[in-house]
Amino acid sequence: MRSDYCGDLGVDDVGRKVTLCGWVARRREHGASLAFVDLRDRSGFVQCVVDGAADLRSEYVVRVTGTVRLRPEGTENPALPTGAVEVGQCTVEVLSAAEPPPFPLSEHVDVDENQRLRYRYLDLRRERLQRNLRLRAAVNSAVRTAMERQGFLELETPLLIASTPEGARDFVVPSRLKPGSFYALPQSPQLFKQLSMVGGLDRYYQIARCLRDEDLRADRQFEFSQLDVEASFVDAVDIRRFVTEAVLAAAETVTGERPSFLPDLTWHEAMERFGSDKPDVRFGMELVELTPLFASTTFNAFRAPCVKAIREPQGAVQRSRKQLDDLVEQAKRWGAKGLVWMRVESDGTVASPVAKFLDESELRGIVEATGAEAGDLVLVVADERPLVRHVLGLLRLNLGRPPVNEGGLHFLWVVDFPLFEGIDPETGGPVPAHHPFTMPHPDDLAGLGGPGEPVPPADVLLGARSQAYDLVLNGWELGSGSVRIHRREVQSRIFELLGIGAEEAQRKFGFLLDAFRYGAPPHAGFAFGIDRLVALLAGEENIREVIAFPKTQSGQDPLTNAPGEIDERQLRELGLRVLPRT
RNA sequence: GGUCCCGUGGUGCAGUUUGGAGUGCACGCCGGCCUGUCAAGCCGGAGGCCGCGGGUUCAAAUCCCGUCGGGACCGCCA
Repeated sequence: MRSDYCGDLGVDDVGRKVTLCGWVARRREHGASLAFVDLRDRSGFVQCVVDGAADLRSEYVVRVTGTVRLRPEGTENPALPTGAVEVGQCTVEVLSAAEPPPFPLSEHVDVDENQRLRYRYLDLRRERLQRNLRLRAAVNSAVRTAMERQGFLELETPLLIASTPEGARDFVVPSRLKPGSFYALPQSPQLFKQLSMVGGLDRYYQIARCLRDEDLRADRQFEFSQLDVEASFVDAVDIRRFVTEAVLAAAETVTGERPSFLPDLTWHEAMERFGSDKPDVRFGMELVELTPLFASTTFNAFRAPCVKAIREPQGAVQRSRKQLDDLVEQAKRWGAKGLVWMRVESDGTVASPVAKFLDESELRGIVEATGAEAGDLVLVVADERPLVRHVLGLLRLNLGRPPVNEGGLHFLWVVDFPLFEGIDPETGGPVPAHHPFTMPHPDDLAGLGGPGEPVPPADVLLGARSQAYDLVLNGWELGSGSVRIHRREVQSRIFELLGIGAEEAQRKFGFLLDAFRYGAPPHAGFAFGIDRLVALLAGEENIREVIAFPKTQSGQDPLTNAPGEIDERQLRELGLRVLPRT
């Protein structure tokens, strides 16, 4: 039906008779005897010259047969890859007429996203999605090749699985053959990939679809794809090397060069310097420690377990009093008791609503510690340490974060995550920071004690590190992984500390624990989000731009109108009844 | 669960602060002209429940309340 793709034609094809198929992207008619038609297919555009009248409208699907020729001198279009040539003496066959599209398909117009999703099949014709989806396919291919080169075996794992209570909210699927019972869709293939290690597959990978019923964001959809990896007889360093190789291979196919990784950051250092476990290191404005400076201050608001500040260069010049007040309100919404702003004046003095409560050495100390100069804005938060980091970390991003496509690619590993992220106020037991199969850091293992021993004090528990690690790119968490526990006494102790009794452990994870009785190799793994990686490589702020058919923030699909009701018969078959809306 | 922004011919916007006739811009669409254009050009034309509902007012796109839809974020996402 077709001899060539439009965008592939060039001066080498001059003189060839070609047959092209595609959509009428633009047409420029010059009376009844000459018309230019830009024909579009997946590869791009080429100009077709039609002598004589032709009733060709936007987005008509046509087949064009003609001869490739050089454009007359002076009429070349350098903006078009095929702009040196054109297809002349065209005969045009209309394969399919088209109504005018509901929005322009040219790149020059930003279209409301709801419209784009309602007519996604038209949006897909546009250059942006064509480019992004091609890029995505290239990334998938590069990742697969990299993993296979490193000896990994692709394995498919089930979509209909048993629900496990921890973690994100499950999507569930009712069982017809066993009414009243439900499958869950996988939040990740976690348990299966560990089972595959017990099964001796040694090195497993999969580009796996994962589903989590949690609120959507710019970087989160219900369903997403991740490169899922697990390997036996390896340590954390090995795993990070495997994954590093995969993301560098992906970046290289897109940018043509392999970006360098930044040095590893410990979780603690990331939190202290950036107020985030996924630091965006493309800009400064790091958190500055002020706690010692106010150890014996008379200013009550700064008599806190932690006082930290960030400095925005020239922030005081750019921001009005109202904007500063808005920052204070925002900080409060994020949970801070307050936010103190300070302006460094041209004479070096500090202007602030609280300046009168601070003495000379304290003010000078803030300026010195932050390195503030005239025109700079300093924002101080005093509170419990986790809250201070959190609020200043968010403020830092809000004030200083560059657009996603600026500043290059800054990959880094965050290591030494805490084993527990807090103490549950109700049970008094620790809350796991990762899943309960995460191996503690070897240096902290002894401090946790063994099965049956007393529970260590809270500071020992909260100080314990795990062998968990995150991959971060430009402030986005690409993924995380860990060394898994393969020793039964360690696993028993962790369950014990988490308040999971033997019976409960057996009920929730029995099949994995059983498997571990029969010879579990030491193993470790990782998973990173393909959607996020592709978005960042494509320079997109939003993963919907790299997904062919995404959902809106409220989880709807305006194209298919999912989710929808199902009919009574289906419900009955499944043994379900829908409760009236409250 | 919460905070904030947006909703005006098919598309993208201005108008909303300070209420006064659906007033405007660009693109698209329809018709005409046009033999080297390329986001073609020129002339003419059609096209509006200002998301929806209620309220205030002599009068509402504009003010108030509610609701629906979209987006950003906090919580949530082991």
